[in-house]
This record gives sequence, structure tokens and C-alpha cells, in this order.
Amino acid sequence: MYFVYNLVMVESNLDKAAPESGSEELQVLRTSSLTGVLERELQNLILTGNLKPGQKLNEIKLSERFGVSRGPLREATRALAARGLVDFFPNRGVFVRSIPFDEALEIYDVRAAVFGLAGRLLVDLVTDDMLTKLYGFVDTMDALARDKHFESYYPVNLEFHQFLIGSTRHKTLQTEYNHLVNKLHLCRAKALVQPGSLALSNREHREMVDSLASGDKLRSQEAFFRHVERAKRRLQAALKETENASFGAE
Amino acid sequence: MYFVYNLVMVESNLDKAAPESGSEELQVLRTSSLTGVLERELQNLILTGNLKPGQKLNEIKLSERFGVSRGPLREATRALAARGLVDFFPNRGVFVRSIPFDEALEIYDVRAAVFGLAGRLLVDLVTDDMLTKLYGFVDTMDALARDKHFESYYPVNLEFHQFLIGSTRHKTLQTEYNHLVNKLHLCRAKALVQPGSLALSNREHREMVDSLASGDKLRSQEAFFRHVERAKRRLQAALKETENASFGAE
DNA sequence: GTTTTGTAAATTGTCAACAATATTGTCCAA
DNA sequence: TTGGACAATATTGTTGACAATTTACAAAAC
Repeated sequence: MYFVYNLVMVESNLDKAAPESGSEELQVLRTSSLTGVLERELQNLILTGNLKPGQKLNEIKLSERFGVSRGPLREATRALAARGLVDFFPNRGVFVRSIPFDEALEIYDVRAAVFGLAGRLLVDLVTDDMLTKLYGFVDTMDALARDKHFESYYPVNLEFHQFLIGSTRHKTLQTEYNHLVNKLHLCRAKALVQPGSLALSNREHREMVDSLASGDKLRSQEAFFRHVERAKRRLQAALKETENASFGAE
Repeated sequence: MYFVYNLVMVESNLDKAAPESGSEELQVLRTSSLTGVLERELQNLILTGNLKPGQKLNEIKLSERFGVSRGPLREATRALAARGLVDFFPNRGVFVRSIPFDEALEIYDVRAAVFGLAGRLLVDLVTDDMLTKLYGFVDTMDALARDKHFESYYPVNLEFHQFLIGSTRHKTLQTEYNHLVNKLHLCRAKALVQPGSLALSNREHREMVDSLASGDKLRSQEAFFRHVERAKRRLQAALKETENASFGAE
């Protein structure tokens, strides 16, 4: 048997033409080809850091590791290359993409724009329940930042952002946003944020929720936008600091 | 011989590690694999409409047409699938993606956000020369709209937008923006804009340039954003009209 | 000691054959 | 005629083999 479908195939009343792309079952099937599985598997390895930026993906070794031939593997890496997670160099091989600082900063800009759109859209979608939940997130993070529980802060922070993005009910926005965040994982200097900036960052979170409550679309868009832009600035500052530090150490 | 390189290979002083992704020569080489050529070729066929949304890409016929085997062709289609230009259905084949209206509207939203970012960034980059050039575009379009030279309007309109995006000197923005625009080409109802809205649209263009001249980032971002959102609204309206028309015709 | 050069090994690029699945068309029965 | 089983065909999925290229390494030249 060639494929192991994750879900049972549903009866499809498709005519010969292209199936309507909105069809949910087929989206599931689509991810179930061997190539699709490999693509997801490799993406996980990359995003979890098992495959590190700059590392080479050896076709033979990987195909042996997964127990498949090189064909589907190459198709999977081509897909990852198209999505910017790996680099393809003819006759040299495939390498996990290593995103330089300049590009990371650019990604922050686009991410800010998309996140700002989320803020703008959410004004029309926000409910009282959502607001209390959001303020709950912010209060929790305030407490964690005050007590310096840095390890606990990040998961809550992530959940907060994911809840916001998910609440937009805007598939394209969600997809694009996640792609941008994924790419930022491939930047070496991602984990340079200093603990002191946590309280600062959370003040921005509160302003974001306040702006949602205010019902002012422009204010909300700008609050969301600036939050990401300031995160960018914080990374930039941390970067400069380590540069100076390493310069002083020489 | 396997490859026909577009440019001669330049001497590369690379160590064994992954080549720095910024290196320009390698970017050129990267596009020169057989798969890369096929990918570009297929993309052209799709974006020019030679391959229409919903149409099937037969592997055998295409491989014969291009004189290559199915392997590289499949890799190329996988890359296109990852970029959302085609749909992959296991055991059924590859189809040119047909973007439904709902998704097209969503794409307009994200495009508005990215275009708004362009407006925000350009405030800091705009020069007097650019402003006169931009006003020139707007004046030209005003004249063409007044004289109802609709065929001539669109190329100028396109050039105007491309000039703006290109002037940002922001690679990530440019890439993302172009991807979004490409995707919109795959929506059946793209060419429904009514001639009457041209003058309206160009009024927004003038406001965009005015806002750039004003030096007000927020105003500029909002002007750029709203221009795309209004284009979306115009498409929406045109869509509803044809719906009513076909409904009335029944 | 360093650089260059040439050969062997490893790796990537491509192809063609085969297996599995989907599609088409035909025959038969109701 | 219509509808369903069934065979024939077409198409996709996967694999392994071979060609071309790069890389690694050792020997020779400076």
C-alpha cells in the first residue's frame, strides 16, 4: 500500500474538473501523500531546532532515516525551499535556511503590518468574554514579569498572541502570520531578549487590549503594529549590545 | 551536460559550510536547475492565463512538452503548490489553483496591510524627484480616466504601484506583496472593475502621494491601506451586481 | 610549509521502469 | 434506456540505476 491516510477517505462526489479548493476533506488528503508527510516531518525538525540553520540536508542519509527513496524527499525539500525554510544550491545540496539579521528585521516589519491588520479586524469581532480573557492573559503576564518567572512568561505570551490571531477568523491572515513567525525561528539571534523588557512588552499588551475595548480601529491597528515594531527594536538593541560586548572582549 | 547556467560561474571563496544566503551569484545559480526553470516556466503559463484556474497539469504531457522526465516536473509542481499557485490532490493530480471569492477578499486585506506598510516606510524615503514622478503618474491617469482611455490606464496604474513598492527597498515587503498580487490573478472575478471607478481610484492615488508629501507616517499608511480596501469594496460591489444581473436573467 | 593538481569517493541530477490508484468505456441485467 | 459490475486504459506514486558534478584527499610542485 502506498499511502496511510490520516483520516478515512470520505465519499467524494466530485466531477472530473478540479475539486473545489474549499473542500475540507481533500485538504486532509492532500497532506497525506508520502511527500506531504516528509514535508511536515522536515518542517518540524527544522522549527524545533533538530535541524539547525546552515545545516545540510543529505538526501541519502535522510531517505535512509525515513525509509523512503530520494524522489519524494526531494519533492518535500523543494516545497520547503519554496516556503523559504531551506535553501537550494544546484549540485551542492539543500541547507536549512539561516536568516540574516537584516532580513529578520524586515520580517518584523511585515509581521507588524499583518498583526496590525489583526488589531483592526478584531475591533469588530471582540466580545466581552474575549476582553475578560485577554485582560486575564495580561494580568497573568504582569504577575509573572513582576515575580521574574521568565520561563513561565513565554508560553503565556505565545498563547496570548495565538489567541488574538486565531480570533480574527481570517485564514489568509493566520497563514501569512504563521509563515512569518516560522521564518523568524531561523534567525540565529532570536533569543536575545532581555528579561527587563518583559514588563515593558506587557504594557504594550495592555494598551492593545484597551484599544480593542475602545472600538477605535485605527488606534487598535497602530497598537498592534507598534507592539511588533518595538519587539523588533528590542531585538535590535540586544543585538547591538552583544556586538559591543564581543567587541570589548577582543 | 546537465545545466545551462545563465551567467558564468564566478569564483567562490566558500568554506564547506552553508553558503551565505546573501551571495548574489548563488542566487542566480539557484534558479538555473532544470527544476527551477520548469518552475518559472509553469508559473509564467499560469500567471499569463495559458494555464487557466481549475485546469489539470498532466505530468506526462507536460514532461513531453518540455522534453524532460517527470521527476523534475513533479519537483517544480510541488514548489508551486507550496506557494499556493496549484493544488495537489493525491492520486488525482495537480490543478491550477482557483481562488474562491471569499479568499480573494481575504487576500485583499493582507495586501492592504502590506501596502500600508509601504506607505508608512516611504514617508522616510521619499524625495522631491520621486514626488514629481508620482504626481506625474497621477496626472497621466487623471487624463486617461477623463478621456476614457481605459486600456491605457491599467499599465500606468500598474507601473505606479510597482514604482511605489520598488521604492521601499524592502525585499521582504516586495516579495510578499508580489505573491499576494499573483494569487489574486487566480481569482476568476478579477476583471470586473467598472470604468466609472477609475477616477475614484485615482483620487485615492493623489491622496496617497499627498500623504507622502505631508511626511505623516500614519496618514500615509492609512491612505495606502484604504486604497486597497476600497479596491476590494469595488470588486465586491461589481460581484454583487453580476450576481443580481444573472439572477435577474434567470 | 604552502599551494596546486589529479584522482577517488560521495552526492546530486535525471531518467526510465514498475507498482498502485484513478478513470474510462463496455457489457450485461433490470 | 438506465444502472452497476468489470475489464482496459491512463495517470500518478515510488523506486533504483546511471550520469554529472562536487567534494575530499593525497601526491607533486614550488
